[in-house]
Amino acid sequence: MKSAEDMVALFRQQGLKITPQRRAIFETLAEGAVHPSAEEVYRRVQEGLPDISRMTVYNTLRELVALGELVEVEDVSSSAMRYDTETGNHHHLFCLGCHALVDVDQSFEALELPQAAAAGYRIVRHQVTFYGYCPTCQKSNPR
Amino acid sequence: MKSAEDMVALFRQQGLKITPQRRAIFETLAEGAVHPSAEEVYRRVQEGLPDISRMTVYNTLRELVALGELVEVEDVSSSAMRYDTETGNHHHLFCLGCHALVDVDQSFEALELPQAAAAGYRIVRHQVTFYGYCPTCQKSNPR
DNA sequence: TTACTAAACAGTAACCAGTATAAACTAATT
DNA sequence: AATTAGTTTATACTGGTTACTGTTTAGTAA
Ligand SMILES: [Mn+2]
Ligand SMILES: [Mn+2]
Ligand SMILES: [Zn+2]
Ligand SMILES: [Zn+2]
Repeated sequence: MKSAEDMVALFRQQGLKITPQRRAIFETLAEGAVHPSAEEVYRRVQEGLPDISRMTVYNTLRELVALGELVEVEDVSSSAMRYDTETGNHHHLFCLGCHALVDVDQSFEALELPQAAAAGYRIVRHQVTFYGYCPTCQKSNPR
Repeated sequence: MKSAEDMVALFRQQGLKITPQRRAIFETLAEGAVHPSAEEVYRRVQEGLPDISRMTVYNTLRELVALGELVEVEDVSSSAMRYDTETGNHHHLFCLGCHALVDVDQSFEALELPQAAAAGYRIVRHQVTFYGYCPTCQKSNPR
């Protein structure tokens, strides 16, 4: 993910204003967890800016998605959207026990979909998710 | 997906009761849409059983997931869970415009994750999702 | 058959993530 | 310093889902 300063520059260049709230959100994202939910970002930003509104967090995250600086990642069975600060193509490992979501740095060649199988879709990107159990969850619930 | 009768048998074998509501849900799933939401299942079942409770639909879908007869599939940006009646390993094509979700019958070899990349996870399954625009959405919003 | 009981059902309230709205505020420009 | 468009905040609201509770029913066994 880009640095907080890069995002400040990007927002400025887009004609968007730089507020203390946005700066705090940028900083939280730049140092923060890999796949936070909006609520997690909110809580972390709140530590330094206790009066920030949840709305501001949601709005700013949405701006960042629109600008391509964040990617939405869905999380089966936890109903909250997560935001991925890693916008490059990469894949995920999801723990069915504790819902941990970690990056996989493994690129899979030959993931092109043959014309015939693409059903006329224009494909923008693809995402591989591996579902399983993390070491901790294997221990606590062995099978 | 298995037939409604198979699911009746499965429920019975699990000591679960067979009610007209459950039977109707099984039948709806067996003939029905490929990746319905709970609400869609509810509406279709309602046609034959107007007084069924939404709760019964949710509960039965949850049972079916627990028994491995349905798989939850998340739908970026539409907040409703979808249920996949196809429990075998297969992949998806998702339209970012209209949220259509269709199956891809293409198996990708070499999607094993090397031990080193798996971070100690015991992997159960994996899922490739291709994001793009369906033919209709390409026409209405060409780019 | 009827009687029994655990399971399932329906209806409602509550919950949660996220969105809409509108008034108050402020960053950036002049 | 004044202006103003963009931003923030508080609040209300929505849609999907779950919790709760009293009522009904499937399955079983007298
Ligand atoms: Mn990631
Ligand atoms: Mn499918
Ligand atoms: Zn885990
Ligand atoms: Zn489409």
